[in-house]
Amino acid sequence: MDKVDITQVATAKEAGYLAHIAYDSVIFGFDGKQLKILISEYHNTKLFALPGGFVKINESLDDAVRRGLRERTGLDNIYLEQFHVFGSLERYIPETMEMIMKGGGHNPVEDCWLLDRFISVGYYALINYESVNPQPDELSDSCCWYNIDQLPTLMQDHTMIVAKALETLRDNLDKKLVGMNLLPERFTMKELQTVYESILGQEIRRTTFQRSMLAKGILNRHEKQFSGKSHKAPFVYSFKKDA
Amino acid sequence: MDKVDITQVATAKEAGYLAHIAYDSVIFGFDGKQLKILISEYHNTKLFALPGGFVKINESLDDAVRRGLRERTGLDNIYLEQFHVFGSLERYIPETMEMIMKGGGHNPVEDCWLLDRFISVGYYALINYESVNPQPDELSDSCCWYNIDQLPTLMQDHTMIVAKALETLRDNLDKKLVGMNLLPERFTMKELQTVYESILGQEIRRTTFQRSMLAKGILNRHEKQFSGKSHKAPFVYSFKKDA
DNA sequence: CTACTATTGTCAGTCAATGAGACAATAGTA
DNA sequence: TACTATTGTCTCATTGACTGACAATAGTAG
Repeated sequence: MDKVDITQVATAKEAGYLAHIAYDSVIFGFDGKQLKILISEYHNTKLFALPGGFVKINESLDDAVRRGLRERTGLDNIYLEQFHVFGSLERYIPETMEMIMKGGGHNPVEDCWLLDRFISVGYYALINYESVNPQPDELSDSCCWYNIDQLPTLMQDHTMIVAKALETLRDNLDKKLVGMNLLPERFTMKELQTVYESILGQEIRRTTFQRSMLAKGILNRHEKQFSGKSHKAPFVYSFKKDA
Repeated sequence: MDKVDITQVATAKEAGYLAHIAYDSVIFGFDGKQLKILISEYHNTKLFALPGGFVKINESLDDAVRRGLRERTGLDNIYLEQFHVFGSLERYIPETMEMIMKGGGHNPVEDCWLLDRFISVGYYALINYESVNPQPDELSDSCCWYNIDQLPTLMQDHTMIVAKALETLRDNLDKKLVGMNLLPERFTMKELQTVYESILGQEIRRTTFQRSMLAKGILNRHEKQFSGKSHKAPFVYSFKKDA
């Protein structure tokens, strides 16, 4: 893709990017049981990080994030939302950045723009877990799903970024149709409830949840599905198209 | 303050700022009747804009915004909140920036960093209208209060920025104690209600509002105040310190 | 075929919050 | 002293959420 090695030029302009601006993405998925996010591990560093990237000179911020998500997940049309900008001085740790580049076999030029201070825009994405086979980027060994409550220790302020993303997701839970983006086309009420519970981090009363979701009028009910379990089969639902 | 004329250097670094990053602040005030925001008018251009600025190389993003607010209002400890980042390509209009600089009597050097593309972080602030005498910056003729529903035509995407700020303020209205920051130390229930009404843009039932505010248990009630009007005098309230 | 278990869909009773109107209290005015 | 505008509070109705109960049912064990 990139013809220049971005570690071998001094200025962002030469690399084709805007200086000082990055994004970090918290990519949420749901495997039917638990809420997960995608975490990258850099080569030879034991550093875990959120998938992130930079903004090209002729690209909008949103497009830059969508490009990164496409590279990481193969998906287009992802549900994406900005939630916070991280601009403190504490997050400026050029040593870490240098370690990552060297771990990846790159020896950055003197005064390399990647060692400058960055202000990072946090985005969160909601994707359908089943439809993705995560791909690491050039500097990473892996890009894998981790349960939201069993994350490895993340570099820099990335733990705080995840916390803020989750907080925003919670606040938006009843405003936006979060379930639509995290679940497959068809799902049971129990699955929908589990999505809500894992985002909120607390149990929800079954009857109340069922009643309130149905009252919203945003669900289509379909034929029952026989799960093979020895009890009453649940209805299957999908979100209405115009919701 | 600044020893260099920031229009006379090519790079942001020489000027002491981070390239490509700016902020715009939507500063809300309440005069007892209506919600207002501060708008600057640039010299000789008829351009109206939100007060904004840049981030110094050794300054956090939040501190940069606080510095700008202090210069504009004289206040410290302002209630401040980030609400969105504006990073589209459409907002990159170097001609406008050049017009502003020339209107202010500055002829920018070739390839001046101020003519580059900027990504802007939107902040909103809530301040006590009475305690402020707004000060224009070097490039501006004026910095004045405008009623939220009678704004002049703003440059670039600033109208959208205001709309987004107001939307966020509405969403946060019951989560955060908005009234505390927009009202003087002591106020009547009617004034508090008017704050809520002007933010929401709709009328609120008086009795319901009064009951629900009192039920929150965040208000101290003080002696009545004689307004000079020919009707029952209202109680005066203040917010509890620990709220 | 029958009894049993786990889960689902629904409903009735209760409780809390809000919507809506009524009414007494009162500071100044005529 | 009568009147007006506004305020503080109350009651009743409505809405919605919380809670427990109960019938329905797909498979399992006997």
